[in-house]
Amino acid sequence: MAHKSANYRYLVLGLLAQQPMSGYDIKNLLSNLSWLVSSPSFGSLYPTLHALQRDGLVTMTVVLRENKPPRKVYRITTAGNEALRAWIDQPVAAETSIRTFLMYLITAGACTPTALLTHLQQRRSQVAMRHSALERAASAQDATTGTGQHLIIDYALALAAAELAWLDQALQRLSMTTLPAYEQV
Amino acid sequence: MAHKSANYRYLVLGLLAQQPMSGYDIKNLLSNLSWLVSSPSFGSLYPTLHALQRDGLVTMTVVLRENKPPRKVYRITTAGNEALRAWIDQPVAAETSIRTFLMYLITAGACTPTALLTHLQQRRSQVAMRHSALERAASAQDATTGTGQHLIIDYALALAAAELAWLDQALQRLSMTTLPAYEQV
DNA sequence: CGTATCATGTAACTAGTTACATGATTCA
DNA sequence: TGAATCATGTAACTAGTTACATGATACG
Repeated sequence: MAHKSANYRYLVLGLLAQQPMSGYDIKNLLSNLSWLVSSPSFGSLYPTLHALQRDGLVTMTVVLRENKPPRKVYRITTAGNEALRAWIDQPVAAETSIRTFLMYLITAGACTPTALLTHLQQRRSQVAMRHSALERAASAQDATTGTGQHLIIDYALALAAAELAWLDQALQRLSMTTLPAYEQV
Repeated sequence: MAHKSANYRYLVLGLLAQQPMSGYDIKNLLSNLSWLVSSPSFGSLYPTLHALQRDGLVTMTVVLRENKPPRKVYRITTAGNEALRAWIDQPVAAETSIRTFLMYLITAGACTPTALLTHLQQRRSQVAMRHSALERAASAQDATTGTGQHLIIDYALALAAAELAWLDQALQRLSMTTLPAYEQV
């Protein structure tokens, strides 16, 4: 089943796959991205970390520091990496939101370049479809179309176009580093 | 307090402010935008409509049709419009997500052109700040920066740039229709 | 005759927020 | 002394999903 559920569990696990962090660190990091992915409150972040630890996907060590409160640093385990990989390897759903795609990008460091390439290619074809669907919707507009409807289509079209351009650029760079054989011909 | 909560209540109310619809209609409409705003399941959509009706913000009429199951068409009440207006008129929070902004655009048809103009201007200044913050983050990257981190910053930067361009264009068009006085000088 | 679309709904569960509580340190 | 940042946590609540149930009509 293609993943739709975008819970914080895997987002947190993906961040810990890149480097060990405390709950407070994670919160700060995600706050900077709050306009793209809504960031969790402490009230859900700490319990999430406890659950990951309980399930053996992360371990915790208390780090004592002078003149500052102690921090609980979490790091991913082998089982955690496996669980993350299994989640990542699921196929991309057609309705994948920006939010879910961003979660994927965050965890991208934890997967192989080939897997990343495949994922971005799948994403590209989906965004392209949405883009053309929006273009059709835009040209189908008439006098009865409300201001809201018009603005949304226009806005969505602009974002889709920008993402397409970004994906093309990213794919080009990635294919160069992943498959350098082509350059040597 | 600037709004952060992006619950479906006001999204649904905003859609009904534009035209009367059934729950099924709303679901279809939002499914087309599922990659931007995650669309509600029926399990939350129908209870939301019941709650809105209970609170007197919408009314419901059963429409019988031949050869098709009856539909329950909801339409916004005066109290509903007032509640929506009150929600819309809240100041734009600094961390407003794409999701919340989109909800605003959807309900934009229900507010005055001046209010829309002000809102878009506020949004523009915020996106501009995020954009420059991201540019700083991008130039601060070094060899230790993970692939995930790099991709996210790059992606976010592309989206922010696209939104800025869109906002400038939208603001220009809007100021022409809202304040035609300038053209007559 | 089975499957797809239209159309509504409820119940059990999960995930998340809000609001609170703690306690140290630093800065004005 | 009072506020701000660092750092963790819990309890009560709200919002949401998943999975089910219903029943008609249309299509092949």
